[in-house]
Amino acid sequence: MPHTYDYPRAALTVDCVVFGLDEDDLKVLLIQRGQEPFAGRWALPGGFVHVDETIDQAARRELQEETGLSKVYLEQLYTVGDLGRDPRERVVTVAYYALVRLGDHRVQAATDARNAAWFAVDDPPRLAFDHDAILALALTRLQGKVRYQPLGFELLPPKFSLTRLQRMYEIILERPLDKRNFRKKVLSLGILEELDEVEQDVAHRAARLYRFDERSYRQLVKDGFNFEL
Amino acid sequence: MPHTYDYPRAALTVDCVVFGLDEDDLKVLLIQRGQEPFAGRWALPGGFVHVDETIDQAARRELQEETGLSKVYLEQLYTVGDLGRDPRERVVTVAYYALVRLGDHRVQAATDARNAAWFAVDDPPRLAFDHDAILALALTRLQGKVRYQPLGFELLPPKFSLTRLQRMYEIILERPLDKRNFRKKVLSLGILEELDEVEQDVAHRAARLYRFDERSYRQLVKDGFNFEL
DNA sequence: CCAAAAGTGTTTCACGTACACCCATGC
DNA sequence: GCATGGGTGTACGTGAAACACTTTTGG
Repeated sequence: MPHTYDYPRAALTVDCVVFGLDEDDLKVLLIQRGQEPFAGRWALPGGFVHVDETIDQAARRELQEETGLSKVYLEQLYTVGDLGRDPRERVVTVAYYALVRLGDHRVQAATDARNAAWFAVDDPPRLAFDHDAILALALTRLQGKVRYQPLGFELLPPKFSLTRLQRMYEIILERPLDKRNFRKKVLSLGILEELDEVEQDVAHRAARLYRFDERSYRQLVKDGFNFEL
Repeated sequence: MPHTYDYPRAALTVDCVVFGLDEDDLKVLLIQRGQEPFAGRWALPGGFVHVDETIDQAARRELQEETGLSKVYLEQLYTVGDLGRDPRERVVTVAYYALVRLGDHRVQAATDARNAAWFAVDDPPRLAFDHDAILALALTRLQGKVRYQPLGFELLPPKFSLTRLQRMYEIILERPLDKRNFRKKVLSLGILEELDEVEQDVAHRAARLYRFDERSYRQLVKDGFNFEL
């Protein structure tokens, strides 16, 4: 059933940069396109915004449909609408980025049998459309934001060791951090709850596990603080 | 001439939060709506994105058409697309914020004879649509960004005294700053060029004038720095 | 000469940074 | 007993914060 307007309208889409954390890499989730344009190329998961859903809802729906992911941390990134970014017609896309715990979710093949796979962010394949630029933008944003908001916990399992937490920051920020200073700083913030548990099945001394304490964090935000690493 | 699509499409608009700086207030530029919905209400300048222009271009064009402003600092803020934010139909808007030197530009009545006027940001009138929320978001963003990027210079005339610069930060951040510490900090950054000029026509000792040195600033950015106040 | 704002240094304290060794555990 | 990572404290330097008086100019 056709829909008619007085002036031509751009198509509106969402695209999601989904970050996941590996033992030693930051990864991004890509899907392989089945159709033209860019058939066979890898691309960010995404799709059209329906007229009866918000943009956030569209992003979550597409993520669910194309990758099986739900209940992830999701944040709007930027809206790009350069002419010619889609060879077919004028398409404006609202880009999002998402953070997921790699272990939690088994990535499913997409609904229409397209491939989905994780790639290291520093060595991605050539992407469709202007998705390289969007990925780069998302990475910059993550690196910036992780320094003053505790986003990173979304990438870790609920219980984690301080070493794992430190590794996460080192991977995202792409620079080594001092172990003692890191612990001093992160513990002094008082947003970690020390658990009576340690790592299991490790071939060395087991590390104590911690949990992110959202309640203390909210308190901290109210009072004003500095999360810099 | 009508345009037809298989699925209904949202209308795409831009809205601009234009900030200007007064002697003692941060102001925002609003236009009074001539038509329904919200006829007579004040609103952010903005309008439809044409299918053959980028979103940035649309924002600049609307600013020019509705307020006569051109060549201003302009940055994308956020994209909002809640259902029902426009009572007529589904409208997604890409919000921008702009910084202008109040003295430079005489605000013109808009093309279609609507009113345009400056309002203090802390005491704006009731706005049309969800423009209050967009204004609040823009203000938060400005307050955040001004602390690590020298955005503020866009609000001042090319030549300014240190006191004026300090007043600007105090107005935006809504807190007093220490005069000596402020001068020490801002001069130590080395991004101000000291001029051989002083204020004119003041009823007291004339202050020395400075100019923002973009070249040094770019250098500083490369090396990594901290602009915090 | 008075009013008004310009301009200027020092001390204190908190925090970031650099740095090395012993401990617990599994194999 | 050895390999592997876990866990801990101190000294130093930089930068933020607090703080008050003299100078210049116009009226």
